[in-house]
Formats: sequence, C-alpha cells, structure tokens
Amino acid sequence: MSTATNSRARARETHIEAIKGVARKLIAEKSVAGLSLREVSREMGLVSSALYRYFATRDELLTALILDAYNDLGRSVERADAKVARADAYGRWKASARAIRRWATKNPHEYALIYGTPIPGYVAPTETIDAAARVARVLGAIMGESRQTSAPSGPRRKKSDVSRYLEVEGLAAIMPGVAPEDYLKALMAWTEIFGFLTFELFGQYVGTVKNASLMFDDVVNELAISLKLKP
Amino acid sequence: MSTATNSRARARETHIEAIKGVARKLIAEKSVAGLSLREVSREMGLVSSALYRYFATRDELLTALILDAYNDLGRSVERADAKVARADAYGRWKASARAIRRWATKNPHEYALIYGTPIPGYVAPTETIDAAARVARVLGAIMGESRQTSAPSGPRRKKSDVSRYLEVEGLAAIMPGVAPEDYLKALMAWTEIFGFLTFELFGQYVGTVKNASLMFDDVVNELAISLKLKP
DNA sequence: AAATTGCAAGAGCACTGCTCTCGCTGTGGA
DNA sequence: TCCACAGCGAGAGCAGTGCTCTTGCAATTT
Repeated sequence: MSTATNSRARARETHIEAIKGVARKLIAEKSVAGLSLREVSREMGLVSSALYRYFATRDELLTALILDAYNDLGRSVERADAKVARADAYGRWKASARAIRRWATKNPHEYALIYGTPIPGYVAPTETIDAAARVARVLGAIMGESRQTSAPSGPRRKKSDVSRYLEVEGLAAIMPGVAPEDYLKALMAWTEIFGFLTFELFGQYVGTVKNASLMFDDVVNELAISLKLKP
Repeated sequence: MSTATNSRARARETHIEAIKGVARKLIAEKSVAGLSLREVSREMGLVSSALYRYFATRDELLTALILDAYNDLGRSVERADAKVARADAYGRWKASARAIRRWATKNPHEYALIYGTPIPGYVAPTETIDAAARVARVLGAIMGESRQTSAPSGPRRKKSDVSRYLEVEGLAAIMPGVAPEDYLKALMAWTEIFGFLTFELFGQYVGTVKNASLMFDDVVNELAISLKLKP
C-alpha cells in the first residue's frame, strides 16, 4: 500500500524531473523562446498531450524551471560563502559575488529566465520570491556579520529616511545586523552586481568592455570598499 | 518622374511607419511575445503575406522597433540634459537620470525590448550599438565637462590598469574629457542606473522597495557623490 | 503605348499550445 | 480476491503562428 503508492508517486516525480531536464537542455540550446512542449515530448518518445498530465500549461513548466534556477543559484552562492572563514567578510563577499557570476555565465539562459524580461502574463508566485531572496540573504548575512560597525563615513551628511521608500521589515529579515541607514548602499551593491551580469550577458557591454571577468573583480572590489567590507 | 517616384517611395515609408505604429501598440498591450505579424496585418486590413513586402521577417520588424526605441530614449535624455545650464553638472546628471527613468516607466515594454532578454538568434547590427551609445554619450559628456578635476579620492590606492579590461578607445569617444582611471566608476554608475530600472520594471524589488521613484532619487544622488559631480 | 516593377491576395506548409475522448493498467478498498 | 476507480498515453482535432509561392492587378518607367 504505502510502498505501492510511493512507487507511483515516485514514478511521477521521476517523470517530472525528466521533463524538466529535457526542457533545460532545450533552453540551453535554443533559448527560452525555442522551448516547445511538443519538442520536449518528442525527445521523450511521448505524445504531446501526455505532458499535460504533469504540467497543465507551458507557463507552469517555466515556473518550475524558474524556481529550480533560483534555488540552484542560491545553493551555489551559499556553498561558495560557506568555504570562507566566517570572520573574513571581504573574502566571503568576493567568493559569493564570483559564485554568482560563475553560475550566470555557466547558465546564461537560465539567468535570463529569472533576471531577464518577465514572461508575459506571468505573476511570480510567492514561492519564487522566497527562492529569489536566497542569494540576497547570503549577501545580507555577510554585511550583517561584518565586524565593521558602520563607522561614520567621511563628512556626516544627513541621511534621508530610507523607510520612506524601503520595506524595512522585509529588509531586516534578509540582512539582520545591518543598520537601516546602510540599506541603500546594500541594495545598490546588489543591483550593481546583477546589473553588471545583465549588461554582460545581454550584450550591452559590447564595444566598451573587453574582459568582463577582470572588470567584475574590480567592480566587486569597489563595492566592498563602499560597503566597508575591506580589512 | 521624380515626384511620381517620390510618391511611391513616400507611400512605402508611410506604410512602414504605420506597421511599426501598430506593432508598438500591440507590444504595449500584450508585450513583445504577444506581437504577431498576422495580428498587425489584421489590424491594418491587410492579408498577412502583404507585410512581408516591408519586413522580410518578424525579427526584422523587431530590429526596427529596437532602433526606434534606442533613439526615442536617447532623444528624451538629450532634451532633458539640454534644459539645464551647462556648468551645472549635478543638475544635468539628475535631470538626465530622471529622464531615463521617466522614459522607462512610460514605455516599459519598449524598455524590455532593448534592455531585456535579447531575442533568440539575434545579433545586434552596428546600427543599434550606435543608437544605444546615444544615452551613454549624454552621461559621458556630463562627467567630461564637469569642472571637477578628478581630485585624488581619499587615500590614494593604486588603481588597477583599466586598459586590461576596457576598450579605452571606444570609451574615450563616448566620454571625452574623463580620465581613464575614472572609467570604472563611470561604467558602474551607468550599470547601476539601468540595473535599477531593470530590477524595478522586472519585479525584482517586490518585497524590498515600496517607492522606487523616491529610492531612485537617492541612488542618483549617491552616484553623483561617487562621481564627484556634486557641488 | 508597351514593358517593367510594386503590390495585395490567397492558398498552403510546417509548426505551436492546448483540449477532449478513448481505451489500458496499476492501485486501494471491499 | 475481485472490482471500481484514478492515473496515464495515444490520437484526433482546433485555432493560432511565421513564412513561402503563385497569380493577377495597378502604377510607374521607358
């Protein structure tokens, strides 16, 4: 009974994983626009209508792939961060940023899936928001655990109240230990990293940047200075 | 003869503009994925095959729209910059950045067209690269004409040689008057602005930012400080 | 006035996402 | 142990897509 039930359910899981695997392969080959359910089914020796037992719609399959991509990226970054001594904020920052870029350049089409143009009538379910926060949480932890108490940075200018435009409760959960007046710089650094990768992967740097890898390291370094993560 | 010839050619131009107009409308309504040549033709009271006299392929139509979008954005920013006194670098910077965001939020689908996921087998013709540089040139001019001679910024750290990874010749054309050791910060500011808009329009700020307009102003301000544009 | 060229129409091909109906088969309850 | 049921794959079919090719008309060029 339970084993029998499980075997059926397990078969279902296996099929779903197989479908996603083929879909990922096709996306890697021909980008997301070239992903067709019929081709997935052909590749699996199935008839197209059979796929609809597992994913009611193409968008549903894409949503599953998006979730996986977020989690895959998140896991990669978490691992890279974990390899560095906790106290070495700068080392953790550099390792994490490099892990993000490494994942993005290795999986450009999946990067496009999650950070590119949203799919048309698509509204991100809360699940994806959580998964998306995973990588942000790593960066947040690094900043929060940095021993640098946010020393007054140069001439003390009156900081505008960030609670006017930021969701401070949500941000406090993502980067505990970071002072609210540092939220803006943190978000800017996060934006800079992904803006860089988007520009690199989507071709906006053509004609201006000839070695994105080297530049990225310098950018990460500048951001570390701005975030006072450098020893 | 010449008038007759011109009338024919003019009619052709008119038709092309009409097609692009309808296409733009459809994109605004249903995003780029929802743009179909057949629907454009239907909207124009034509049969679908007739459109192929003007655009050999769907991608060709998209390319034309991309070019128009770049130029439209470029023109908007140039105008905003032109309204501010030349010597007021900070004012020009703020006005230009706001013009970029204004255009982007008013034309989100066209923004996605040019800064979102590239269309599949598509390689940007040099034309689009030039058009894309138009807005970068405005920002470059502001920095180049700023009276601030790049004063040594705090503790003089040895700058890495940016010519290792940047196309310095190309950059010199875009931002004449800017010292090469400032290229990195300039590119980072450019990346930050468009990274911000991409995150805002593509929904990455959901749950963390509640008023992107206010935040943008603070970001632009921070960038101005980093670029030493503030008086 | 004749020849050429530009154009819209229409049929048609290969493809897509998606629906529905039909049998087969393994599963869980009686 | 048997039986009803649910899950599944197959197949046909609908409406839509980008794109091609041929045909005939009309405007332009010579």
